[in-house]
Amino acid sequence: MAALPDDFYVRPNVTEIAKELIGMVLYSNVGGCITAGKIVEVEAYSGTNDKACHANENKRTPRTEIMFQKGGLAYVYLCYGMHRLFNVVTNVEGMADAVLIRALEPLEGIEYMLQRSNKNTLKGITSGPAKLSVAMGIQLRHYGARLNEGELWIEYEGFKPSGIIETTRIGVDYAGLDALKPWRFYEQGNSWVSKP
DNA sequence: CGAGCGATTCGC
DNA sequence: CGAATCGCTCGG
Repeated sequence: MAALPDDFYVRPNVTEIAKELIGMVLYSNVGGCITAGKIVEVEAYSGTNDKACHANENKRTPRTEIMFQKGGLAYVYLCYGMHRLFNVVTNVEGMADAVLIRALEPLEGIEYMLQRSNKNTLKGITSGPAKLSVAMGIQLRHYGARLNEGELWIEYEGFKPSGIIETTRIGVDYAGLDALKPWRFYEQGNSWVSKP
């Protein structure tokens, strides 16, 4: 198996990419520990026509700058002063789109996930964007990291989602009408989804 | 240069 | 339901 090529990320339709990411496998190799999980829940964000996006109206700031780069990079940022959220940058250079990874189904490196999360059981350990970052060892230093060479990457391993549910995104009420966009996607019936 | 505010989580 | 907690963003 190999990491997804840039071509996968460098496409204009962010919701299409988001849906295709369901069932793919996110890998991390941090501190010599390999962990992996199947992506079961994502949300799409767009720099154009989406007030929920940090780069809405193509707003360039030091933080959003990475989203304007060519797809295939990691966008990791600090939320509520304590949580790291992991996104995948998509689209061509100049178009600030990204997909937030919201939940995984643990596959590999379970013992490292438990250790990093300081837990005894897997229950809910990767069900939520901040929690999966802890379990996978994703740090702020991964901001801008390439997703096909380095500590983070995504592979296709043949998993076929039973079905994909489309619904509204979580925690973006401030975005007004854009909060109504059905840009949250998750695998139907998967118990690792954060909020079914 | 300082006030306000989260793409969340956990515990009360 | 409210606190935790701090970098980013914007206004002055």
